Amino acid sequence: MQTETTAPVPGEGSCAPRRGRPRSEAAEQAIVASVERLMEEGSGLTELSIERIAAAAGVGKATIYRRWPNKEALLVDVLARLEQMPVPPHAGATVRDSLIAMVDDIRRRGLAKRSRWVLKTALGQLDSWPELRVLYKEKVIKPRRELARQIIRRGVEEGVLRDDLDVDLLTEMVVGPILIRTVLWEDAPLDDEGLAERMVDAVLTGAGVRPSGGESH
Amino acid sequence: MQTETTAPVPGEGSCAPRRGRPRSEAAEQAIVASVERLMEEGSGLTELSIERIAAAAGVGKATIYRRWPNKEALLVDVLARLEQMPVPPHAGATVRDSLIAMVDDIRRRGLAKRSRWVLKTALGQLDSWPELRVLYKEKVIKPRRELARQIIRRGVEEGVLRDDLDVDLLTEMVVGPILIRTVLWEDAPLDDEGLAERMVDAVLTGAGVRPSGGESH
Amino acid sequence: MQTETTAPVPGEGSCAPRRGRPRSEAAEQAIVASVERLMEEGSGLTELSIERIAAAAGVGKATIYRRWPNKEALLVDVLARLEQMPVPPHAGATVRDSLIAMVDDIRRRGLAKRSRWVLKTALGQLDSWPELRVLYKEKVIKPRRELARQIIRRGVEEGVLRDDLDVDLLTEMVVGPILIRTVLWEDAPLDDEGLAERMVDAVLTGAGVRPSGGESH
Amino acid sequence: MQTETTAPVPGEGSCAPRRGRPRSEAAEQAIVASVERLMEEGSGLTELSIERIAAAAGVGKATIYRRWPNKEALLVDVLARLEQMPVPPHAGATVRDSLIAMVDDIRRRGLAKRSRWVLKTALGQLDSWPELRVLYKEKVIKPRRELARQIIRRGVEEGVLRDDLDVDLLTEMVVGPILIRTVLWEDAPLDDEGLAERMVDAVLTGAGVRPSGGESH
DNA sequence: CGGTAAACGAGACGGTACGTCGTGTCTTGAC
DNA sequence: GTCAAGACACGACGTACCGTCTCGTTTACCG
Repeated sequence: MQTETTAPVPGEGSCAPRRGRPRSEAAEQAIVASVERLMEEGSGLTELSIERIAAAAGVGKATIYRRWPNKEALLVDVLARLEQMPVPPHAGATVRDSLIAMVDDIRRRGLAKRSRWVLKTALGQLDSWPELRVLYKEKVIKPRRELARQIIRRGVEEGVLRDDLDVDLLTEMVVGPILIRTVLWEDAPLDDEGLAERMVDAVLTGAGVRPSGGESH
Repeated sequence: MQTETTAPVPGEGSCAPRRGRPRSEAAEQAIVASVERLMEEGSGLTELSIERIAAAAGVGKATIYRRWPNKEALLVDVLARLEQMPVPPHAGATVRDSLIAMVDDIRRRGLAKRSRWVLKTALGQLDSWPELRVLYKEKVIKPRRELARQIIRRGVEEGVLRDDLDVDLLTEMVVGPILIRTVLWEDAPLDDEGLAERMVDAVLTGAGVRPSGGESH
Repeated sequence: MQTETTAPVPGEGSCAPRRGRPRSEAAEQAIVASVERLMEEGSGLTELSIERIAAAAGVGKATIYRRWPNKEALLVDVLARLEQMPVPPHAGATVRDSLIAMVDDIRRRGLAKRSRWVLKTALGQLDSWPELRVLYKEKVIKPRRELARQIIRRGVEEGVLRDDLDVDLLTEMVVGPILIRTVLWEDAPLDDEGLAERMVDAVLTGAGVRPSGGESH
Repeated sequence: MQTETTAPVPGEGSCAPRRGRPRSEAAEQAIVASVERLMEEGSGLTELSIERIAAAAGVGKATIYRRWPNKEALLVDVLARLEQMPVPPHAGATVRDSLIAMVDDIRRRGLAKRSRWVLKTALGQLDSWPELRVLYKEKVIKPRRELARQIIRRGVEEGVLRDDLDVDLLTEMVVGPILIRTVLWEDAPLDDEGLAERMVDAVLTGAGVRPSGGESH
């Protein structure tokens, strides 16, 4: 921890002139990097101890506790910044393209070990860990859902998506399959480039056979 | 822990005459009951400590470790017996009814706190906890998937479901939406009796509007 | 810590049947021995950390905290058992012999590093550390003082010691010089076998010249 | 810490023109005053932390470390200036008066909490804290002892004190009792104005009864 | 019916991590 | 160049839990 430059409080706007020695941005990055590395190495929640993180980052425990009130908050912060939404609101020209882009973004995230760790570990703690629940909802679920909502609403307006279902149900139909494959069915491959497209098409068309020809069933 | 009767090792066939005092079945039930109760009270994996479980069950720690090698094994066992498949293979006459029955079974389980705990907590530990992964796959995922596979195969044979998609994708389309609502979108209600039916119909029909003029079904 | 035998709570009479695994006497001895060894090696109060003691004794920290509520209590206990009064109440036939025995006991203790550590460190904490003060007074000062009081009272009764001074002042006159040499004047030798005798005689006779011959000064 | 005037380094002659902002004398005084106040409030060595001192003095920690290399040096410095010898070498006309003055000086110091803190805390650290030992010996013990030595030597020359005992033993006989009362026997009162006189007389006369018939003095 | 073997509750054992606090050093902007 | 403020690496504090190990007691079976 030699070169140290100014860094404000993690997720806080500059509130005051910040007297005293500023917090080391290098320390912060080292901490986050250590957490991510340990996640990638397959550590569970227990193995991800503050002492291990501090040792791996070459940082004192107090430097971590100065920024985050406890282990949970640190992990929440790390996963929040991993799960930010860098997807442009409408990545595609058509609604179908937008949906494919969204699904494919989830798929690509699922390929990264860190992100899968986040998704799965966070999920398991949502009940017993209210802060994580709030933050996860605010930072991960909400923007994602908002994006889905926008796309779907556009799709409904354009007459591409059904208007007799509420938006939540539509969202679940689009997002559910890929998330299930990410989280639950680990054998199922995620490295299939065309997966998102096939999935979206299947969801748009439906699982039932089309009444092609004229009559259904 | 007054009345104690004979009880064999949890998942083990009677191998020997079992000399000495037999294991207390009451102790075993008390342990499992305590775990379930603590789950319902919203304890996370950390709060579910062996010491807490033993104290709540009025049982010595050794009595737990005599039955299960570690905390994980105990939880896995409790999970497994919560998630057994009591669903009749084909609960409905038609394929649609069978799908609705399956989805509704998941929905009803999601209403129970214990089951949601299992689903979510287990999910979060699948990576870092290999025993749980194996057992969960074997005891929960596999039978459920097998059931879905049977129904879907029948649906494909009967011409009710598309045959141009692989079974996994079809399964995800059916199961994904309800699971997502169970695990992730806690605000979304699960106590809607008609939810499973609407979901299955929506998935069968698809999210997109039917291109051809006219009504379906 | 292989061989473990029963040991009751340190300074407590057997109050109850003591359920559960009894405390390891070996652990207790190892802890006390480690403290004494660290004292002899010249550690100060800061160097005498619980973590160091536990490591040196091959013992977990909890094993220490199970017996003593904090570091101070442990040290108090160790010093108390170092400073116990093994001196027979009247080690000598005459009052002078008893006094010499008492003073020589203090001298011999002062030769031991541990005891000097105790005396000096304890002294320095008597003000700010009420528990130590109470215990030290009760276990060290009081019996010692009581012994001195007995001897002196006998001396006064036998007409060997002055009766126009209160007992405390007389005690101080006898005990003060040797304690000062022990605690404060480290250059002054304590390994002089005849020191106690000379001291007692000097104190009995007084620092002033005797009015030998008949007239004084 | 408002008014700040020039102050040289504590125990250092002005060596250079001292460029830059001069050190605040007020800060120095505030530090020393805080230490003394904390001593009086009964803080032990542990409670006397640099952070507490700095906070109490309204001063940054660096301001302390700029003047003293560590906590020990600071305390030694404060101790030394508390224990300076303001006693005139021969406060009395006769040897007895000088001894009484010396003893009474110790008694009066013992009444002050700070001084007793010094005496007792310093005592406890002499072994494990070499700097304190050297300084304490040099600044406190040595001058005091030198004074005692002078008085006693005069007493021996004048035939008032015994000449068959070495000076150290005589010093211990005079100084021991009052120090013991100061340090060890806290119940014993120190606010007795005539205590020093009675003590000196007792020590001069001796604890034993005079064998010859008649009165002394 | 008495012996024996194992399970029982309780709880101590050596470890590891927690979150807090103090040390002595370093680094800001202000004076 | 000093000031107040406070972050830094380090390490001890006292607590909680892990999985193992005794204790003394209880409860079956077997000879």
